[in-house]
Amino acid sequence: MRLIFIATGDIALPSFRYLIEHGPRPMALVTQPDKPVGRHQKLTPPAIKVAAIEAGIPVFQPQKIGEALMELSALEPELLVVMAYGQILRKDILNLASRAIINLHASILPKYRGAACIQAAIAAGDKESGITAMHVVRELDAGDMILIKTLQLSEDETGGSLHDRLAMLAPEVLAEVIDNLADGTAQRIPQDDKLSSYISKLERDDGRLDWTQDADIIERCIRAYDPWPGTFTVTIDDGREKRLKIFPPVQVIDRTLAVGAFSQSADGKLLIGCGSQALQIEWVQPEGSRRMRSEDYLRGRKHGT
RNA sequence: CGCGGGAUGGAGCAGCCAGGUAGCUCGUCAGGCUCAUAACCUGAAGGUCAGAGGUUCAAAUCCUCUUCCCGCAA
Repeated sequence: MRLIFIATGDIALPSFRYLIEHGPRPMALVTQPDKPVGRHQKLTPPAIKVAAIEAGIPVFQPQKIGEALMELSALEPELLVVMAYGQILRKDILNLASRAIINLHASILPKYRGAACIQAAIAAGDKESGITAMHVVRELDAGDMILIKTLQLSEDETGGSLHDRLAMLAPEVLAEVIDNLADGTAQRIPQDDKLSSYISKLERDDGRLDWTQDADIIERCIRAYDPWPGTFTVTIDDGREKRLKIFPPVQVIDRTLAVGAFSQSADGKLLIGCGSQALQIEWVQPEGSRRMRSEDYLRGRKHGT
């Protein structure tokens, strides 16, 4: 099968590697251009690009995917596989492959269409998530579904752990879908738009915690947003606003405190009041400092306050 | 050179602006109290104040440079 892989995010890495090892070997990788990353704005390639180069697979990094249309077309692909690419595909790309263009999506569609689907499942308190393979249509993540594989979420699931587990699940889905497409047994299940929901991309500031919410909702949010975009609250030090990052795990405590108020547990840990109940926090990271235990954070803080 | 915060005994911090032999809350160790304790009391050890240079009678504190850590941004 003549296949082109279109992906940027790390979640696609195991699937890409699977194809390299077991075939059909991708003829090319289309990925986003290298971008400035980190504190020093160092230009960094996506990890999947590095994997492609190591495997000797040609890489295309168009600013907009339409710019690579001619080259991709010349490869005469039968199948395009898209996963976490990060760009909307133009309609002429949708028609590029002779057999199909499919997308692997990290949710049980039609729930959680869009970018932050992994975080959404945890934040909502869902018991399961999964990988959906579907045909790509113009409307985002709305195409007919081919196959879904699911997995159960654990009590301490984080965005990072679920991301990794779904990444490992994806090759199974991909392999089966490719087989089914090849022998004509692929299903085509329309999505019920009435059940669909759309989750937009997360920004760093989306990680600012709203303490008026109930403790269990905030707890899920802290897990869902770890490690990206992370969660934080704002404190006032020396009259300046400073971020205080908060990491999982956090524990819901049956205790009433003023919303957003800091307190201390019997063993010295940080407690913060929520809309209902409170959260006990183990790990924090003040702006400008490194990650530390909440007891340690409070110890030093007695000076200023 | 994108913007900004930071480096002080094992941990987290104060002291720096207005230079004058290092402090707080813990931890560690020893002893005491106690049926007992993560509790309480007493005492002790532990710091070239990131490094280098400069100013000064005197530098954690002022000036310059270097290294490392971190937040924003991407």
